[in-house]
Amino acid sequence: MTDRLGGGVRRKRPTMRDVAREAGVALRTVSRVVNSDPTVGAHLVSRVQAAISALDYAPDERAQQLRRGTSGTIGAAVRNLADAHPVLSAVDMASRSHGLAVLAMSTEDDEAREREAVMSMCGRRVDGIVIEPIGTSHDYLSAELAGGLPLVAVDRPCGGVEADAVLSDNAAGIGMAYRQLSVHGHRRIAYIGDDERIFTGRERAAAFRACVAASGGPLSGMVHPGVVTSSRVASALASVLSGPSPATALITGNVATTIEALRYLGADAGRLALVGFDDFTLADILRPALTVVAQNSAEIGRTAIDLLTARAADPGRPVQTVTIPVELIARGSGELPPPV
Amino acid sequence: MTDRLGGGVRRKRPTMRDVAREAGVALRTVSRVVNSDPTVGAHLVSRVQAAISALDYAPDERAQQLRRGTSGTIGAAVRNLADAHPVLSAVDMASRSHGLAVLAMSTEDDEAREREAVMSMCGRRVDGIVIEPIGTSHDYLSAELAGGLPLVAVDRPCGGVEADAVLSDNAAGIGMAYRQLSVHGHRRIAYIGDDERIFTGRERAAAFRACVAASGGPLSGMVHPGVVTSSRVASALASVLSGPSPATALITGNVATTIEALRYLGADAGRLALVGFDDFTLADILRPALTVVAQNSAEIGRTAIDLLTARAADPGRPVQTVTIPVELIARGSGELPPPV
DNA sequence: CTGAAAGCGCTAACAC
DNA sequence: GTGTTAGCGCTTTCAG
Repeated sequence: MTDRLGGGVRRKRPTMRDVAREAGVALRTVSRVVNSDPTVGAHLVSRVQAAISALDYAPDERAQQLRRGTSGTIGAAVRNLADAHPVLSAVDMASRSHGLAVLAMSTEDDEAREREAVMSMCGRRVDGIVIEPIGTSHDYLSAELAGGLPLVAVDRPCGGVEADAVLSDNAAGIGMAYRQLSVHGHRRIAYIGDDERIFTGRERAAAFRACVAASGGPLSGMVHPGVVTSSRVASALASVLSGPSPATALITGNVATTIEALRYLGADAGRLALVGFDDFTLADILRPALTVVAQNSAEIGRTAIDLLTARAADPGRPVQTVTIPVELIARGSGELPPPV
Repeated sequence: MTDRLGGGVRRKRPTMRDVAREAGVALRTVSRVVNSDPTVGAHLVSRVQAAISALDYAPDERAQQLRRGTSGTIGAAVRNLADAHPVLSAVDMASRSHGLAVLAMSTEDDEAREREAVMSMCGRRVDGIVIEPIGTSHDYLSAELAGGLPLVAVDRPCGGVEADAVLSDNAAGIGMAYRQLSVHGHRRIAYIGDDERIFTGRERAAAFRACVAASGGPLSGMVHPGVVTSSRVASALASVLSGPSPATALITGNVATTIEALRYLGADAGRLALVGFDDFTLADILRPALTVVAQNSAEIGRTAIDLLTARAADPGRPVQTVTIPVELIARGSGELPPPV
């Protein structure tokens, strides 16, 4: 049901022509004043400005863009607009400092929606796109990329096309989490995280396996990548905590998993050492407060805009993947000792 | 530093003309095909479509909009893009079902930024604006409103201009919270919330005072509206909990206050009955789990879009304020008994 | 320093 | 059914 707005009568907006007529000058002069061209006589400037405010004139950016050939806008296709989204916020800020507006659209974690959103951005001729990729194949963008559209992926790389990317140092993060737990005496450490079909799920699970291998700890039954649902996390956790030699510590691979794990553990949360990948607002008021590997979202967003502007300035530059360091924030849950 | 993108050479995009030439038809025919006008011969349709995909043509929406006179976009000016924003999400969804795109911009809780964002939306000739007002005066919009711009405020009303609004039932929510605590035996109930200069802060504090008055409870020293900072909430809480007859229960007026209160209480959180205004993602995994008055953000967003479309269809309709019911979600913290 | 004319990419009246 | 012609609101050569 596409019922574009505008059924009712809406007083016509004043156009530049109207202003010109009102001020008794040529169209071109109004344009100059609007764009603060210094080569206009002070006298005319004030007359035009008077006309502008008398008519409440505001230039139509679409027409400006059309004529100028640039939109002054970058698109941000993110997983959703509802959850905390520090990267989007950082992108927004960084863009503003470049004089660019941000057109944010959500992909709802859906491949088709992502494509739709991105295509709509292209239709609006955005000057660049920041994408948090969902789909595994992004070759629907290859034409745009070949045409020089600056595109940068955040959090995960795009699939099937060459594009700049800004990623967190997943391996280092898992390493920090593992080391923290080891240092506090844990030998039997488990991991529950995203499906390995997802880039970050794959990277983090692999890093975890590498840590276990390097430390000579037990691996069997300790790694549980998979879809993040309440029931899947619950059963993984149940399996990890049962048997003759249960895990004494857990690493969760993303916020959703962390939360599901906490939900499952309930009042027993204080009896299992826990380090979560990715920080979230209330992690510090949980009891025990949650130790996390925090991604530097602000830096990710800033870097994304840097890459975007760099590519816009030089479309031929080599494609680049930037890895942003993560940080361990010890708050208590990761420093719990193993039971004696 | 306004350095609009586009420094580098970017291959010119194909235009409708190019498609027409490629397909050997007139411009108008391509336009018809693009807009799926049924009056085009099947033969030509396929020829045009072949040309379109051969050239990777995508219509320029700005030009379409300019010509059509409508943008197919609504603006959403919200406090920020970082925090959870279910209203924005709902606006997004509801808009999509009307075939409208959403241009989301953050106001960063700043009056000047709000104005900037809204003006930029007007410059883009959005078909309507959903705003979470920050400033107290919105008469910079009066010209747009007079011109028929559909505008709807969410969460709080606009100041100084007549505009539709969608608000939560603050008074009822405070009433629910108060009643829940009363029912569980509390007589000395305190309130800490937003500054009364803020609309919701004012409404909720007033409702609280009315509840106390109606129930004949003690009022003096129990109401603490003010700016929500860590220190202000801490000192309010300290004052409320000290003295000969301290409060045994607390109502917090917004999420930020709730969280600061929990931070201050720390391990003692289980000893003070607490009901927070507004739900948040992790309220259920706290211990005790948090009893809240939940606003129906999804309904707020949907209603906002309904009002927007209604006004677009009939600019002369009377201005309307819709109040959305809230709901008490009992999770434990609000059902704690007073100490004996 | 200012103004007339062309045209950005597209759609909407009209002819054919 | 299809092509021609205007023009949306603006910027921008290029003359005055």
